[in-house]
Amino acid sequence: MRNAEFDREKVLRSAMTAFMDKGYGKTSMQDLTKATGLHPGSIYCAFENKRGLLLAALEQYKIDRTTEFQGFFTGKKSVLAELKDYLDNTVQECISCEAAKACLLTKALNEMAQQDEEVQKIITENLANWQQGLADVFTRAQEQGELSAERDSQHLARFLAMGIYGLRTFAHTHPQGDTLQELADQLFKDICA
Amino acid sequence: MRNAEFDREKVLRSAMTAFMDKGYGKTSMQDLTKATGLHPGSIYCAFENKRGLLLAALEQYKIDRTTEFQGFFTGKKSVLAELKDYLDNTVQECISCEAAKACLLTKALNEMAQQDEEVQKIITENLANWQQGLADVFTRAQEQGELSAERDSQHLARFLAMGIYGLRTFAHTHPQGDTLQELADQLFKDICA
DNA sequence: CTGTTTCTTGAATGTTCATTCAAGATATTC
DNA sequence: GAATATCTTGAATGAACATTCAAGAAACAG
Repeated sequence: MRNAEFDREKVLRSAMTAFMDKGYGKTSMQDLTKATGLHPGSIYCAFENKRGLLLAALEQYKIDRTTEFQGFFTGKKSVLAELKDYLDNTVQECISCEAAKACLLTKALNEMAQQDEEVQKIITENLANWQQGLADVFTRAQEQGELSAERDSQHLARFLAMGIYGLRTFAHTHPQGDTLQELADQLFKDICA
Repeated sequence: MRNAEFDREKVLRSAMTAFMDKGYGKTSMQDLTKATGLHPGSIYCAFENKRGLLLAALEQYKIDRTTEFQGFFTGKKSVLAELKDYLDNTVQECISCEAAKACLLTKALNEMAQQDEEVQKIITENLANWQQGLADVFTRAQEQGELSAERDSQHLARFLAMGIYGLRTFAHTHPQGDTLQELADQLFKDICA
């Protein structure tokens, strides 16, 4: 027996970055071997093929982002204040991430959704998950009396998700941080007021 | 002497559709010859190369979309009613367009912005143009007394643009028309109320 | 009708790419 | 420490691709 030498999570995170930088199609195997440090044979052995590596990277991305998301909602502040922090963090991500600006999910969704049903399904599930996370946040805010119980938390979550998608696209053409922050503030205000 | 046989606008519109279907990278020259009816040599003669065809298609797209946009604002209804029609039309586009769902601009922006500065610049200019068009609509609405003069039309335009970007991305995961329409209605309400 | 110019055609070219595989390296087992 | 099983290596393979170009077709001028 002999164990694989590479750190699977590290490899997947390098692959994510590579895919976010260039998109799936334009990321060559050579790029991936350079990014991951793995030789082609190892990649094919571990992940079947390039597409398999993408699927594995999406899986890891889901885990990482879910953990990150939950880290924002610890109960140390009011629910809505935590949500505001999360939104501000998203803005900072858009500003700083020279590479991605879109998350892997939306990037891959835009690129491949119409051509790869399985990828489309995985991404849609992940995004639905995230959206449900947002809905839960609104429900909790209502339970804490921070938000009128009249509002529909699912509806609010959809609207916020749409806003964040838009924010990411907007960031591509407007790298200025203050404009993005202004939009995020407006979005938050419209939703929570 | 002898004139070129093909209809340039038709060719460019076919190219647009092809690029929107598969994205720039995955649209092969073979796809383009099939879509446009032109042989490789003709394409290279007329547009220099594949990228040149994209640039020409973007140019035509700009013309077509500007015309279409202006068609919504004729003064036959109140400015805000016309804007609502425009937004509803965008929703319908998202629902029906099996192919695109994103416009060519946002599709190409997501795919190539980080790799091709010239394309990035052209797209950014086009989108800025469109956004200014939206701002002008809000200004006109204010002149007509349909909208409080207190509001900043540029700010409103940015927010609406963000919303529409988000709507298009959202449509990828939620093909159901009613959800999209609901979101668009909410967006319109938040902006104009 | 002839010569000339311009456009069209599509096979050929060279490159890039994902993928394979056989040889070599390394850990584990007994 | 020998045998075995598994992993690593990276050159080789074949397919797909953008691009070129020389030959053919069609329009126009005289």
